[in-house]
Amino acid sequence: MPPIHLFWFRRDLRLSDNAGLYHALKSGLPVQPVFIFDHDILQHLPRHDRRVQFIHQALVALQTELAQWGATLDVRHGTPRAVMQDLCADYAVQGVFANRDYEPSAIARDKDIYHDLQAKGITFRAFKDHVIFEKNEVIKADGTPYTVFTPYARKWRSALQPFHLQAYPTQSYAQNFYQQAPKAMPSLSALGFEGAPFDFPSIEVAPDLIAQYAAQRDYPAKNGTSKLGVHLRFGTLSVRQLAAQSQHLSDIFLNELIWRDFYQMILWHFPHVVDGAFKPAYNQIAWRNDADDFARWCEGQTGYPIVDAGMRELNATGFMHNRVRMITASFLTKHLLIDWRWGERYFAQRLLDFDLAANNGGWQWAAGSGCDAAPYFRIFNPYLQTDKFDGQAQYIKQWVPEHQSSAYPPPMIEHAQARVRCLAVYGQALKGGN
DNA sequence: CCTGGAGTTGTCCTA
DNA sequence: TTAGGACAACTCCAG
Repeated sequence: MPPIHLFWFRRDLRLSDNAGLYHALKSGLPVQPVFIFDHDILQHLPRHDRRVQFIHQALVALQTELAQWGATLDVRHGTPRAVMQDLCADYAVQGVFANRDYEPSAIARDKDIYHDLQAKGITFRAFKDHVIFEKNEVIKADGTPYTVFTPYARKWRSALQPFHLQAYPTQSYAQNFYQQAPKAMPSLSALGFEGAPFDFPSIEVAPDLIAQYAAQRDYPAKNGTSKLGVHLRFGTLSVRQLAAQSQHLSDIFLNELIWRDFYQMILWHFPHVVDGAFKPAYNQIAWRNDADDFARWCEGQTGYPIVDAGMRELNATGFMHNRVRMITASFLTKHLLIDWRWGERYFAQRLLDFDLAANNGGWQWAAGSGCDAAPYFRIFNPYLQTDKFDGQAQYIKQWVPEHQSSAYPPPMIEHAQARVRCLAVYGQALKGGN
């Protein structure tokens, strides 16, 4: 068994322009790529989870690509620490390469792995790949992290150099993969999942869409957004490549990628946002947390067509248009006075493109509790939002065709009344300042 | 240290 | 009909 390096795929499921993989292939030793289906995560997911299906599909594609180089992906199922021990027994592992993951649970996992490997004299090296700027790369002059987006984005743009977006020429070193016969990959059902054929969002995005993004993105009936979230989430698409592609086409589109870096950076510096408000005063809000109200919101039966359309789109497709994400989130937190964490959890279960940092940031923005969030008195009026962004009710008709019939429920709470109630409850919690 | 301008995506009321 | 200010101040950030 020759000495090798492992490359551990996580949320970077591509061969091209992959930072950690590039460094592994240049390391001088043959590189064996591996993937671990994390038992601790999988066991909490429903049998039909489309994200597992997406990952599985991406791995099959990787397997096919690797076969062209006489290599194979070694896919395992178990807890990462145990699997890593197995891998070290099965191969003469000298080092492990990966790309960094900034979620607290992933940081803890990697720390354990690092120590396990170190005890065996094996190195563990992780690289920046998931974002353009990480950790402390974009900070204020005094060395502290930004908590307001606009000045962060200004600094981000001024710091950006061409090399930040340059692709890692991974494929030029593909001959350095460890050569071995193809290994069988566990099927979806062997992993405890099932998946009907499903059209995942395309990885191809038309330059025209990006150029038109600012003008089109707010109208949920239009195909004005890229739907690339899932590809960025699992790394089937390189964020560097997308940023390079879009930077001269649309400032607004690039801004969305900067938001992505921003929330990753916030999560890294302020991990308390996972469980609580970024602004502590917002932990004092007396949420009503009515379980029946919550169920109606989840099912898309609130009697507000735009809200129900969004929830039904989410339930049916694993996607919800961004404008509608804001409307449904505002409705849950402010009209129904349900804890943003409930909504965050529901989105986390349903969204194909779910990403902890972005989902948490978005929900805290909507609830008003986050950094640089919507002021609490800014309460979306679902009817006005409909007039502005779905004036012909095209989106509503698609998802709530019965919205004008007697089969459709009346609004579960009147807007003006909910608004007054929200202002009172928030005002009570925030009285006396932050 | 002080100062002034600004802050993702809104809504409502009044004149 | 429509434009403009109130909503609540507070904190962030750069010069």
